[in-house]
Amino acid sequence: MAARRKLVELVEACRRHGVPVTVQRRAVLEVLASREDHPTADQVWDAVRERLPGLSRTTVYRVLDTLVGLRLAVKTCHAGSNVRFDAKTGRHHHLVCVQCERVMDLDVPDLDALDLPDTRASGFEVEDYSVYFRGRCVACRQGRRPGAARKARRTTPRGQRGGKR
Amino acid sequence: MAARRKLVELVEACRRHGVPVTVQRRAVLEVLASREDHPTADQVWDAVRERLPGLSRTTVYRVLDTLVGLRLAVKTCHAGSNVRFDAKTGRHHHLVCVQCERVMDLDVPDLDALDLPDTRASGFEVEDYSVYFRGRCVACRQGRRPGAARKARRTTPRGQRGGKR
DNA sequence: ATAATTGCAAATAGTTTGCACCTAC
DNA sequence: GTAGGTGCAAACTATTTGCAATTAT
Repeated sequence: MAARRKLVELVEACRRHGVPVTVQRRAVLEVLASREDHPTADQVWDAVRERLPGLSRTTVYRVLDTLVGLRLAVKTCHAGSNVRFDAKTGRHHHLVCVQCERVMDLDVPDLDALDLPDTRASGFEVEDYSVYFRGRCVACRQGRRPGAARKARRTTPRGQRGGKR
Repeated sequence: MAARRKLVELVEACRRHGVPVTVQRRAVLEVLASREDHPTADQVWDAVRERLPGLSRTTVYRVLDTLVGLRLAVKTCHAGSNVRFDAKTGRHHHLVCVQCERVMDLDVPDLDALDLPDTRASGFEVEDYSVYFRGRCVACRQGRRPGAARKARRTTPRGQRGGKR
């Protein structure tokens, strides 16, 4: 299967970057190499533990982080939790900074009339689309922003959090 | 400003759908109409409270949910929390079901060589891109899946959660 | 031995739910 | 008076951090 090949690739890439391939990392790589869906960190954890029951969730998060840093995996966009909302319903596209994770709107009329793919076979009904360009924004390229993606700290103390049991 | 116009549109659309425009809903609509970025629910809450200090976070979440249901706003894709990972680094595209939020890979060779937009002015350096098609999958179109987007329930009890203070 | 990696516990962050109350038909 | 909307507290879920123990070089 192609997963085998993919795994070798990933392992070699790690070595090339001087990132030790520990048992834990190898297990995570195996899972990533074998899946076609887009698992969440937790789903990766679930899968990895089938082979390596002791592995901690934290480690999975950290390994995934490292892989993204090495560009061996990407964080895919997905309307899940921590969702962002957009009332701009006209067709438009986006620039996503892989470092600070900022998203900017982008109008490119040339991209507004792409042919819709033929998805009749799968039964999927396409309503709209948007092109996401991944890359690095000015601030990050010039090192004006801290190395890793940080969430903006909130200014207001959280007014209404759940209490203490 | 165009925000004024947008707001009127949103308010009218609510009326048309028989959704009462309460003070709270109006305040949320005002914020959405006036922003070009892609605020999280919490960011909307922060902004709304400047005009309506008493408004609860819960209500903001609910109003946003309603708006998405009416297609007056969309959940945008964004690599934030609850992120998904993909080790498939070759260029490929996606089908995103707006109802169950499932994401499927899609290979469309025709879309693999789009002209990159000229982003020199903004200093953004494009590395790669992916087209996201929004729509509804077979199961959801046939009502085989429950009305609202539900997260998959986890099977394993969470092994290592934070304790009780 | 020295630096990186891991596991645990707890902190932090985002979202949803149950229920009581309130309010506009 | 009844359905829908709202607020609160608490649950649930996702992610990160501090630190001590362990492991790879």
